[in-house]
Amino acid sequence: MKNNVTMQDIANQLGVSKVTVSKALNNKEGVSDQLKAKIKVTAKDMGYRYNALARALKVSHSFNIGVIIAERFTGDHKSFYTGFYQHLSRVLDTYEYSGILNILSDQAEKGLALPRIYLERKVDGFIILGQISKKYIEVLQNIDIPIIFLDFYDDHVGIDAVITDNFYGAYELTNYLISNGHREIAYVGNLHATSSIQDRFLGYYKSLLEHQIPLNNDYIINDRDENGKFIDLFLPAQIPSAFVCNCDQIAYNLINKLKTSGYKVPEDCSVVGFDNDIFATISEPQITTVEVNIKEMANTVVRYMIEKVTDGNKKYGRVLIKGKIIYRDSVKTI
Amino acid sequence: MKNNVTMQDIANQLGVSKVTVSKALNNKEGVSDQLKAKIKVTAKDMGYRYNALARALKVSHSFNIGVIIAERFTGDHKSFYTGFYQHLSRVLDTYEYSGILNILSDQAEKGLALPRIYLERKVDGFIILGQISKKYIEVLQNIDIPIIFLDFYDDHVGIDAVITDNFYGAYELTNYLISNGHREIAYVGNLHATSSIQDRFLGYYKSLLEHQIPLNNDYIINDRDENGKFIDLFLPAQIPSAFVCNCDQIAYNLINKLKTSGYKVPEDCSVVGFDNDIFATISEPQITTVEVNIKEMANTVVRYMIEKVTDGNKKYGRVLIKGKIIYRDSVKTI
DNA sequence: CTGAAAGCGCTTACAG
DNA sequence: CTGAAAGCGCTTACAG
Repeated sequence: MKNNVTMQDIANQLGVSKVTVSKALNNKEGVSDQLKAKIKVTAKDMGYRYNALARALKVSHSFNIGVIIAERFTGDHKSFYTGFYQHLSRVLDTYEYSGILNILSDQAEKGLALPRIYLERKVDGFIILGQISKKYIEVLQNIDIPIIFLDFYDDHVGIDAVITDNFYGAYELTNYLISNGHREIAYVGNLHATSSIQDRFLGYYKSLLEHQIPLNNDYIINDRDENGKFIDLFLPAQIPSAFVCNCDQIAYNLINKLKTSGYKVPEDCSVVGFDNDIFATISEPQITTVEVNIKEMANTVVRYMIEKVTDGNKKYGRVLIKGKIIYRDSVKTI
Repeated sequence: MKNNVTMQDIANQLGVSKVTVSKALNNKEGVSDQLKAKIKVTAKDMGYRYNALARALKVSHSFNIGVIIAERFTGDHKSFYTGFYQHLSRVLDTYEYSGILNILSDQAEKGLALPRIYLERKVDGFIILGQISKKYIEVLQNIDIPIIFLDFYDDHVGIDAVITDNFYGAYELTNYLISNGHREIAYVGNLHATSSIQDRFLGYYKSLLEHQIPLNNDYIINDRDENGKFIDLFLPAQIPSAFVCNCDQIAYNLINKLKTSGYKVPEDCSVVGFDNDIFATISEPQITTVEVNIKEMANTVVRYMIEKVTDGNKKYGRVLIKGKIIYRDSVKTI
């Protein structure tokens, strides 16, 4: 059942002009309430569907936002970002925008190829979800639609970014351990792998500083190689009473390692994670961790993006969204 | 740096008509190779970006496909479908289409509200990823763009569907157990919960029939209530030598249950799952399972959708995509 | 409060 | 091989 009712058809039906129909359907002023109501009823009766494409062409706005995720974050078992995307999609919808997901292939990232949806003017802006290469960022700086980084940031550019407050989250979590009597506290993570891991480390370190606990180099435990591949965890000769892990998956791995090495968690040592992902709940014991506030991040980044689409000069800088500690069973008071 | 170069601008620059520019840029015939090349170079030099919106309006095709996922499948730890979506997005891109994700809220599903992207003609078709209510399906049957079901099907309607061959996968897996000497084999799953669980059960049953093994009602173990919520598994008085589970998560739960009940896996009983999701690999031992061929399903459904957009009369019916057994450590030969 | 005119940037016949 | 004309379905000034 093909249906190509246009505003003109409604106008003909009612003996008015399509301008009036347009105004009525868009709730603009300049049409009497009575006529407006009549037009809306007729539109419904005739099975009219608004043509967003025509408006888009006229106002040169697609009402679509592209979301770029690097391919390497999208493996079947690494769905954090694809899960994140669903929130973006939903929030965009409340603004009457649509999201278009663009998986950036390794090849396109290396070859600095711009997304087709940009080259075809299908989107009004880009949200970059997760770290991409510096070179690619430089290319993106020169496009003529707004971009915002989500869940990462980059030093040498003035691009707006919405990120988790990794620093504060790890700081709070470490404070919590200390308030539970811990003073021998290790940090697990490769300090040079990502800005998240680094910032979480610094939050941990700030807490130590505030409590006059010296930083012990033996208590900084590497968890991955340069490519981000997890390595076997190396336990220090003297086991600390608590471990701050840079993410739940590593906390999960660490707990298993501790168990097979004869330690009980949390009786012998406490462990905390970060992210509140599935690894925090499948672990035995379940892990005390920081929940990233994905919803708030999605709300914020979309709101900013729409503002920037409307006014290209808006600037937000680095915006931090606080997480929330989820207390579970992996910490013991001593 | 605003940039609004149009075909007309290129035409003016070169002293030709925009029709010729359009033909050249779209690689249509009717332009000499020489002129075509010159036009392409000029377009690039001038920083021209094609305006897909203008074409869309002209040809009344948005070159977007909507993907509908019911909200209940999109919790933060239930990301199978959002992970699936990324494949759809990628395949659509190879056809120069874009995907627009539509999370169908419980409210919209109950209220039978059509997606905004449909009412605004922003999409040329819908892929429905995962079961939605019968009522909503009935509403969708009356819209004037093609729809295809993905990963589920529905009896009373003639809508095309691309689904995993659940029946055959469970059949093969059960055959594998029997070839390893098992004859006391249980099935774990609520037979009335979803068509997937039911079809997997029937595949299991067919294997038993072929091998003249009687179906034992004590060996059909319920795993969830009417709302799909997992319940505590009830082990039969006499423990079978093998369990066919309707999904990896249940296999994972079962293995833990067996362990705490004093049974060793696979020494005392073998366990197989379905899906090859994260639960198959975090389990100890890792679980032999069937991997759903997401890529092939994505390729197929997108190919069909594009065909249907072009020719509304195309029909495909129920198309089964075979999975693949992943052999791991949860089965013992006896 | 209502509407005639122009135009967004393409593509599609059709004519030469 | 090249191009003039018409039109996709809206919205935006502007005039009455």
